[in-house]
Amino acid sequence: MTFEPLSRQSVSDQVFGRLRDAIVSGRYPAGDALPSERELATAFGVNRHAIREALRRLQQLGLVRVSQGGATRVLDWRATAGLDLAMALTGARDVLPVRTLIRDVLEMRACIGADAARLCAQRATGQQRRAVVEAVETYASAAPDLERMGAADRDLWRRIIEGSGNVAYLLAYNSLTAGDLAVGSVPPHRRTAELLDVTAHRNLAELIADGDAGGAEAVARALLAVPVGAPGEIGAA
Amino acid sequence: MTFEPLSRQSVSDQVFGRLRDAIVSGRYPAGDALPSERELATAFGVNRHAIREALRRLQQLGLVRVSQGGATRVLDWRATAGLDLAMALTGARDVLPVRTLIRDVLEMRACIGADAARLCAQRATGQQRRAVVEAVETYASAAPDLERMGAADRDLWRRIIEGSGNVAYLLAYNSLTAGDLAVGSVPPHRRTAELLDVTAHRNLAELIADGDAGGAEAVARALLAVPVGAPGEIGAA
DNA sequence: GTCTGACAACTGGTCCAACCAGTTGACGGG
DNA sequence: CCCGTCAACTGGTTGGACCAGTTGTCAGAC
Repeated sequence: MTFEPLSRQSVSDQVFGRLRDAIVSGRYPAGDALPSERELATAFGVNRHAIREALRRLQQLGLVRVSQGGATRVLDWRATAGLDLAMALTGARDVLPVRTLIRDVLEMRACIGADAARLCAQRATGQQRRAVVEAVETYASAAPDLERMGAADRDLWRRIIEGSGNVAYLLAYNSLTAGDLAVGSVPPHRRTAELLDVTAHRNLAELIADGDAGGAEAVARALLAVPVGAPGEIGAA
Repeated sequence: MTFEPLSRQSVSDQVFGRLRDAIVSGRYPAGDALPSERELATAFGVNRHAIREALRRLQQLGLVRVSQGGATRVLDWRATAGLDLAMALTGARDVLPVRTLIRDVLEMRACIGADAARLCAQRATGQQRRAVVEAVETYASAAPDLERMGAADRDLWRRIIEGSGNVAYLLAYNSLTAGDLAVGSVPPHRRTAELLDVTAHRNLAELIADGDAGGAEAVARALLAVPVGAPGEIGAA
């Protein structure tokens, strides 16, 4: 029997989570003023400093604008928040179906993955190409253990993106794979077909190693294509 | 004579900026322990709470991991930071050429823009299509004022992305357009050619309005293509 | 009456000082 | 040599005080 390390949320973490969900779900409409720090402190039953730390993080995410003297106002996250918010967007079930969100993330992954494969074939160093080939072997040898294959697959794509030399793609990939979304709540049948296609993965690695940009892009695009109308539903979680 | 509102950085803002730049530029190597909050407080000559607020934001960005009892450790931002960091990456001039970074951002914009145009033509509502057509007219009528055209262009692309119905694209677009990068420090000659192509923009809007996904994607891809080997250099800023 | 300035009552920003809680490593007894 | 204890760190939380900027009110000057 193994235990996972239980998460100890600090007070300000909890405040942050609650306010974040309240904002993205629209319970605090954009433009409205948040209660004052002192009010929030008494409302949550915590010290004002904890509230402040939470508000700083919300500001960092682009959810609120705080201004000395004036009130802290809620921003329209669709206009001001960055991609890092994506991994926290599951808290907006009411206003944004999780299923659509997963489709969006998969679409973006496909878009970036294909272009990264192209660029990787085009301008990766010899060492980076070897790393890709190596990763695809690790991936293939993990079959048929789905969990290990998934981990190896993530590692493979990370190497491809590193080979593309595009830092923006790398950071976006981090945003997409972090959090609950891509990792936890993607229904298996939206991923397993792709995950099990060892031949295509090997093919992709070979094209990258050979420097065939067009071919690598085409294979990657086909591999990552988002199935239309998949009946995937998110579980009770 | 008009004055811009002068920026008043709070103490914790400054601490945040300094530590962020120190980390992304590698002065605090990944894996190393940051000085304790109390040490940082005396070093910066500020109160510990200011340090804590800055550290919270760094944690939010994925640059450090703080753990009670243990030290606050620097993370490898290439592995843990999200796209929101991109707009702050100009502080890493020494380790990451700004020119490459701009190329990366433009590449990602092209990749997402083309796919968003495709999806917009495919599944935008009638109202969203009209908004795109309307925006392209505003853009065209702004010629030849480059500044106004730029603003109208950003608005046009925002509408296209909204029409695509992909929230991830929308957030990524926010990440890319926020901050100093895409707006301020892109050398004009890497953008003006695209910006002045009124015909192509009109064409794009028309294809979207007609629901021609393939055509819209092709036009968008051509329009946003990143010129290879452009001799653009960043100014002294 | 209208404008203007002072002022009071907010807002967030900063600081101090203390204590709680968890981690780490050294040190001494087994 | 091993292992538990404990002191000396680390971050987490609290209370209270005061500074700084914003906002709206309200009396006085025009």
